[in-house]
Amino acid sequence: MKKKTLHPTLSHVAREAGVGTTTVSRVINGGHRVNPETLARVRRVIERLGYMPNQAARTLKGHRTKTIGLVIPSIADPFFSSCAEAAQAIARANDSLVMLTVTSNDPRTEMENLDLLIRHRTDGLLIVPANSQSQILRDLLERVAVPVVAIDRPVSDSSIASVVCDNFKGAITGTQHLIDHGYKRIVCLTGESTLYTIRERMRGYRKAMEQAKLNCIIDSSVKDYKSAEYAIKSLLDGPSPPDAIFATKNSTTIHAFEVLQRLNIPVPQSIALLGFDDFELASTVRPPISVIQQPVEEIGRRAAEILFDQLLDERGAASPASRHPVQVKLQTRLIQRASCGCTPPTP
Amino acid sequence: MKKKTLHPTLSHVAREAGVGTTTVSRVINGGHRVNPETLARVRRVIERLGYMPNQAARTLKGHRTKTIGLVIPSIADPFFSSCAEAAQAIARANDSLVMLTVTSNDPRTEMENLDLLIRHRTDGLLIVPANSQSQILRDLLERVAVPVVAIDRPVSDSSIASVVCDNFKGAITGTQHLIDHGYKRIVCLTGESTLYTIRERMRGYRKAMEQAKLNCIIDSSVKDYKSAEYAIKSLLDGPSPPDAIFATKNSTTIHAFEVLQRLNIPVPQSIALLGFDDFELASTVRPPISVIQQPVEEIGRRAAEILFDQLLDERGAASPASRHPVQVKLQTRLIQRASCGCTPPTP
DNA sequence: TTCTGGCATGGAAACGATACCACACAAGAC
DNA sequence: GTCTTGTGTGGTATCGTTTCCATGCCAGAA
Repeated sequence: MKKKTLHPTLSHVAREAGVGTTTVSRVINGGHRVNPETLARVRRVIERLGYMPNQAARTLKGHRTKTIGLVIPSIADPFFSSCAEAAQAIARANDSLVMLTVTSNDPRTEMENLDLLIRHRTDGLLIVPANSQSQILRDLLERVAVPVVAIDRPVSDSSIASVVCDNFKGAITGTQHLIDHGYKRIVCLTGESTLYTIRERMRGYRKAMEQAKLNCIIDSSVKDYKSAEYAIKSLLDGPSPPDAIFATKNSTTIHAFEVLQRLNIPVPQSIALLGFDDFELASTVRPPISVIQQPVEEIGRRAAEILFDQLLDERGAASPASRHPVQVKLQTRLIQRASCGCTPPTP
Repeated sequence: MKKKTLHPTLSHVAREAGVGTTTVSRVINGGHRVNPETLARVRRVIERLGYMPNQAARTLKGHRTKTIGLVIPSIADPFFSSCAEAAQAIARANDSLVMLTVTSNDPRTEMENLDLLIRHRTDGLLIVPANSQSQILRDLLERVAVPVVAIDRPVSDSSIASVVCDNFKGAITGTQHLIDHGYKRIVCLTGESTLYTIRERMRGYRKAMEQAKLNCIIDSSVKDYKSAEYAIKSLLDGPSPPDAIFATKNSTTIHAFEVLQRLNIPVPQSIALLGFDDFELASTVRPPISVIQQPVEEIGRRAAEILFDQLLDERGAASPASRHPVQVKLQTRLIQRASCGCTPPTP
């Protein structure tokens, strides 16, 4: 096999072009203060040799790495993959690369990932904290000399910037909508209760129910199809079966829907359904499922924008305004489809 | 605001511990040939200072970057996000980070991304080529001293390793299945015809149709709901309306299904539907949609494994066996649900 | 005693880029 | 004529690691 050419260095170019390294450096950084002829000559040599600057060397010399770290629970989840896509776009617009790591919501994995990213000296960090309350995480992020923006879940009691949804208000809106439809026995279905987002949504549900003087019914055992089936069957066979379901997340909504469908329970006639977080086929399925929609793409975008803002005025004198950390709370939107009892016009 | 502590360096640790830099270096690299007492002392200092090695410096000194580049068309697409997730897992198992870039299938963006990644000197590259036939891409990849594995689409006429699906055979299986059901006028719906995967699937469709002495009907105008509606309406209003649809990709399948549903055309009674590539809710919609399933996660995993194999025996003497590039072709699987006319047992 | 060899350790030269400083030279101001 | 000013250029220290080589030391062999 032919030996592949190793990467030529700046000195190679310099020697080949008969100039000093300084000049070559100037050429690749815009070519200011370089004689036009020299410039052209050096450029030609660069082209011929296929020279590409070594980022590691640049980084070492004190410049930035031109990378940001992204720490998310999962890529397969459409919510996070949309965030990631948006963040990546902003990074690229800022001439930076994204180092992607996934945590599966495991704090240990999260710490390992952060450790790796810090060793790589990413210029900034975008993180969906596995545990919003983790003392260790908070300490690490406060200690390390790297700008951080938390996504989807804040890092509590910390001065870390964050971009999250108003889960509380969203859940109120959703629950209230079911109440407005006249449902009295609304059950809140969930599979988690440690995650910040889920807790906020449950809090919103409770708030709306209490305001309407209705009893809260919460089942947090729904983790997959099996457990959803068991939960729903038990509920329906109980003394006072629910007439509506508020599902606190995507997968819960889908599992609940599958169960109702398999059991041939008409939605919304026998039981209504409203989920938190929209998904691609929510409008295709019969009946179309009403949801509280989050501005998914905007979350990722805003977070990345804030991060790069921080990076920018970290260079110069930080403007006093941006001194205390940004805490963005984005609003959700109720999408009325049929599963809640609405009869939306077919678009 | 309190000034955040900058990163301490190896020399800081050395000074603080009263040893030479060499010793500290040995400690952080396993601590062999270091006096146990010294080892403990240095470790304590490292802990106290929160020292973390600077990857840029390590890289510069000739070691690898401990990163691989991932170049994919999109993250939001579940197919690619699953690939990415699998690849990321393998990378992490090899103590490496993934630099994520997305191309939107645009060759220009692809070249820009590759350029950036090469500047960062990623140890290897995982790429879903936007254009399998691009001469420029082939040249770049062959020239650059970086191991590359192509995913989902091979780089034609090149010695680049690849992991792809047997799209051709998969499409034959799917089409043949429709033929076996007795459908005669099977239309192939697609929205692309430049992508390698789609072309292969169309080729498979044609092959199966020709073997059965049936006429090929191909409509490659389906890009969104609107165009799908137009295409299907035209087809149905035509002189000999189709009795089955073979959709060449995920989004096409979904759009076709939505149109049929909106038009109240019973599936599979009036027209059958079979898609290429599975998706989460395919079994939840009514009727459940039959598909040709790809081993999504395996594609990403295998590709990453092959890449790290290459990285490994690049260090030592490359074994003659692995000399010529690996070309893996993974088999697809027909999932019989109801939309093709099958009556699968409800699991 | 002197030599050999293994251990624990440190000095200093790389790696590839940047940037401070210096220098040479030309053109105009006085 | 000297003094400034600006332009084009290069030498070289530097960033934080690794690694080659050298050193000092002690145990056991000769």
